[in-house]
Amino acid sequence: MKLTTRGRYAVTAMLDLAINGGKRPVSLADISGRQEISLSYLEQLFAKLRREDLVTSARGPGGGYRLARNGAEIFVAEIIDAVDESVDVTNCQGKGNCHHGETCLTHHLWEDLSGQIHDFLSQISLGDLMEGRGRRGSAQQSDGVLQTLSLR
Amino acid sequence: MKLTTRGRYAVTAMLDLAINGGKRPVSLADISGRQEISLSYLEQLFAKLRREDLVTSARGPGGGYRLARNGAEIFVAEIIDAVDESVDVTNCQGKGNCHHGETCLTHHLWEDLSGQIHDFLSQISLGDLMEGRGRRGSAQQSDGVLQTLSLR
DNA sequence: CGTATTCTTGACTAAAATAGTGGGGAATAA
DNA sequence: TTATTCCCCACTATTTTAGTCAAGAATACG
Repeated sequence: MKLTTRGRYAVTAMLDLAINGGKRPVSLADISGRQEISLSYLEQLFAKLRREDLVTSARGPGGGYRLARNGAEIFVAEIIDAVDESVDVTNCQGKGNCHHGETCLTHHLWEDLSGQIHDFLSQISLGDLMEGRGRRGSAQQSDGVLQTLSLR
Repeated sequence: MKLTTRGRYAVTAMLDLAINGGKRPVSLADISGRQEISLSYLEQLFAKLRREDLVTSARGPGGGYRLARNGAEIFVAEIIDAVDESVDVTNCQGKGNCHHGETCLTHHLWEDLSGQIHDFLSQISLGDLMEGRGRRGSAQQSDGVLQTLSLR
């Protein structure tokens, strides 16, 4: 798992799909317009989301994408995993400089942290995000302390 | 706060300093040798660490860097904040496309997550990392599930 | 004093990842 | 048949990260 803005895009797009997708599928052009994400970039993301069976597609006029499951059963961690497929192996492993002990120590730290993040994001579904809408009110007030943090 | 490999480097280097720095300061050349991080890159990192008063420096032969405080009082989050000074403002704020509601929703998610990560890393000191040394045994066995996660 | 060592600083380059473009094609509803 | 939409591939641009280089200042030590 990796956390980048790509993952943010994917979650935003999926949430858009959850909100705006009723009976009819939602076209990427619509999402692109609403979320201001480039269409071709969305296409790349949705190709991955489809491969992971998070969405289904329908071609032709009136076509587009639907969630493959109920929003309550699609978790943020899955979405991020789908688009950010990381083949990364930790530095330590690759270089084999663990024999000092130090490097592995920090690795343990990152592993713990990664686990926490994954757990956190595995508990939050698109459904949760939809319900939570408005919980914070509108944009203006959201520039508190948390805003100073930015995750990539 | 941002999580990149740069932060990993910084934490690793600081941990090296905590472990190998007794009475005498530790030179960057030493750290570079042990941790296989380029000397000039370390110089850049330590310039920032010094600005944030996490380390003190001594020039000349036998010089180098020391922790500015006891390792038990230096927390991982501080180190990462020092080197990854993020001026980032979230997409939403900058572009003002929050009026749909959706964008801000995901922001809330990222903010929560960022808070959790920050809390987690604010609780772990260099001292903790030192004590934890060996907790996991040597490198070979650390390729379990957690290894599949990689944080940037 | 002189010299090697080490930090200090700034500008520059290289490599990688991210974000975005463009074009050709296939399916399909109307 | 045609417009719409997904599908897929290769390419480019931008940004970030990582690393290099060079000149200089402080200082311990002989």
